[in-house]
Amino acid sequence: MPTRREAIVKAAGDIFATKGFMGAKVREITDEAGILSGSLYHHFDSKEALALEVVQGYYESMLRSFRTVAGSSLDPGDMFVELIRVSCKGIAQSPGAVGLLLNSGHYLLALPRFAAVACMNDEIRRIWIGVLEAGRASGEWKADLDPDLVYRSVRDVLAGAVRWWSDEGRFSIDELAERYAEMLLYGIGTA
Amino acid sequence: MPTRREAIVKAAGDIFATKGFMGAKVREITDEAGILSGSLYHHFDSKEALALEVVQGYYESMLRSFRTVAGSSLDPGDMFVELIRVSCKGIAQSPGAVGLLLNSGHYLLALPRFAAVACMNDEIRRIWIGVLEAGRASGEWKADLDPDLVYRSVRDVLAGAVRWWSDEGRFSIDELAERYAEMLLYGIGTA
Amino acid sequence: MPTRREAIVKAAGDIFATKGFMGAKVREITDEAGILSGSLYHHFDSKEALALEVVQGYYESMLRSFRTVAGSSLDPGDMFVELIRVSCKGIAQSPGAVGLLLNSGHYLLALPRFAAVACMNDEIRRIWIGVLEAGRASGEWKADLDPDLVYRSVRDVLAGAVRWWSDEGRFSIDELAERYAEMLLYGIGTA
Amino acid sequence: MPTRREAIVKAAGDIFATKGFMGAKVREITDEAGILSGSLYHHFDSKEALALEVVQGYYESMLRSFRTVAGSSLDPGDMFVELIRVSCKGIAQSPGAVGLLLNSGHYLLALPRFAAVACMNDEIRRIWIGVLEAGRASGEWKADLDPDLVYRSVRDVLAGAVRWWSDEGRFSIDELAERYAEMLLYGIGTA
DNA sequence: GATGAATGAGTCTTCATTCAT
DNA sequence: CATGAATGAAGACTCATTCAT
Repeated sequence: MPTRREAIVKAAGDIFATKGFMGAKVREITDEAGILSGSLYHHFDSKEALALEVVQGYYESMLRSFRTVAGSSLDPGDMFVELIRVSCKGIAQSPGAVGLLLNSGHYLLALPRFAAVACMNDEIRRIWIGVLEAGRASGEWKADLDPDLVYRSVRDVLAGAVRWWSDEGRFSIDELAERYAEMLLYGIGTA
Repeated sequence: MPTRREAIVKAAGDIFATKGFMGAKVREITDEAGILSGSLYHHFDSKEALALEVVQGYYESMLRSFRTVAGSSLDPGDMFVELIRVSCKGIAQSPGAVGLLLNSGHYLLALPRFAAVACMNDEIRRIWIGVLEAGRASGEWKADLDPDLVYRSVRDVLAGAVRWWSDEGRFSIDELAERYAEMLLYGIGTA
Repeated sequence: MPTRREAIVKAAGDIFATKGFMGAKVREITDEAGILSGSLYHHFDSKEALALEVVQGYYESMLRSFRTVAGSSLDPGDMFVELIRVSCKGIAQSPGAVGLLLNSGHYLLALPRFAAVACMNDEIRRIWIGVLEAGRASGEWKADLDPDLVYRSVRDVLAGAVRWWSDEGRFSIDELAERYAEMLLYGIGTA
Repeated sequence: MPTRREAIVKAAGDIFATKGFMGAKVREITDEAGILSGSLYHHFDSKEALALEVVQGYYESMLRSFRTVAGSSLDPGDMFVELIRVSCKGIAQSPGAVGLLLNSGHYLLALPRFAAVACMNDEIRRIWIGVLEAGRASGEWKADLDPDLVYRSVRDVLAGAVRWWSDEGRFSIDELAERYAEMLLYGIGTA
């Protein structure tokens, strides 16, 4: 039985992901959550604070997983796959957060209130970059691989999945992760 | 010498791409364009119409190029590379449109006014899918390649470049296209 | 040991005096009083009723004193001094009420609920006016003295003291009364 | 023919003076000014900015007059009378500003936006205090005169007049100034 | 075409008050 | 009596759009 607060965060995630931070009206969110608009402010300071809550939990969980993976003794290739798997799990678990970040991340992460989140975002980026550099250094991957370019690509491909992936679709989230990993590691060619 | 109308569209593209459709205020756009807010409405019906103009030109140009490529006698592999090249050129030429679509495409393409654009978007999608299916059928690419999945990935990777690519950065737009093509075709691995 | 109710009235007086009736939030008052906002309504009907309580006790006490003075056999000069002394005592004893009346009296005394208070206010005014007229009639004071003008001046001067007078300042409340009396009776000149 | 902006400031002064800063609703002000509520924001940033405009003009004018008087070669007694006259003129000319300061000055002068006004307020205070000290030093006034106490009293008496004085009442503004001056210099007694 | 004051519906937010526990 | 989540009316402010000049 979810608490009222959790119900609000859930509703907010759904609406935010669909309509963006600015496009989402607090009335819509509270309607979805089954409360009146004023009641929102018992639980959250502002619409911004609500968005923060939506996003923060996701980032904390994601960062925990990323640190675990980064701290393991896997080789770069397996680590890369594992990061993809973890990222996909995040999409399945927090589609609202990922959707919101996808359409409004640029705006939100610049807000003072989101400084800590921006920090976590950066640590996650550094972990990706670290793995990519390690794989390049070990000769496992191409010498001219551009870690920054690849990081951005991976991030955008994975996040984009939130727009269409569903529990009931063709792929389980783990299958999706596997396909993405294969595509990114080996490309679409048969060569 | 750009016309006044073109100056407005340019300004709108820049602001829309940065702040999103809803986050962009028409006052900001007209300030950037060097006119007063009221004057905008001598050139465009509404903010929506302005966004449409920003996006429509991009899609028309893109679709022309896509049709040309699709109508050529290239084999799927070369066609794939060519589509990437054309897409990257679009980013370089219409960063405003691509940025706007990236953050507000979901909202805009659902508007009645954007029906024709949604149509073009779909034709572009079908061209991508067609190429991917052809490459799979010809055995050039993996048999289990999922055209839809790959199409979304390619689209998201390419569009994401608009957030950071610049004329003065490390890559020319053609180098960028080449790198993306290599990454998507062969992956990051050395295998 | 003050009752809970008295603690609330005390807190309300402090906050009302500082922030005005409208500027004071009931949450602030209940915080100050050490209860939760809902609990206030076990003791008072409404914020207005609370303000009434703050002000009413002050007026009743003030009116009792004024009637005693007015009913005494003092001559107008001594009576005038006595009214000032009594008024200053009121400031020392009920700074909350005086402060509230100073910034929100205009608003509050017009409320139906405050009719009785407005009545007492008027009786106090009539006592002041009576004394002033008596002093003028007896020749003790200037023949062209305007009772209404002087009443307002005295009232405003005395009430203003609540903004700065403190038990621990330069003046005891009785010294303050004496100085005010001297100033109002004889002015600041040496003549 | 007053500009629209002036009409708004005038309306705001009236409403603010009557209902206080917090009690005044911007809808009331704009109704009074004959515009719709949104139009206010073409002319002023916020309700606060509007209050600032109401008050600032008054203070600037008052300070100009005060400096002129303080810079003249009048002796303290005449200067004192002149300051009263000037203050009363201010009431007649800017009743809105004085009324607003009377009920909400405490709140407003603490706002960052009002820092310059608080500054002017302080300079005016110092001019009053300077005159009072000069008169005390010259022996014209009582040796135990407390400049601060008298300043506050004068200020409160004069400001209070805004609640009742009217052009069509018993006193012209100059007569009022004269009466106040006489009362404050010589008191109400005949002695 | 350009202007910019005016519009007014719509948004987020506040806060006195209620009431089930 | 106390709690504090919930209410909902009302407030300040925004902003795309209009239109007389």
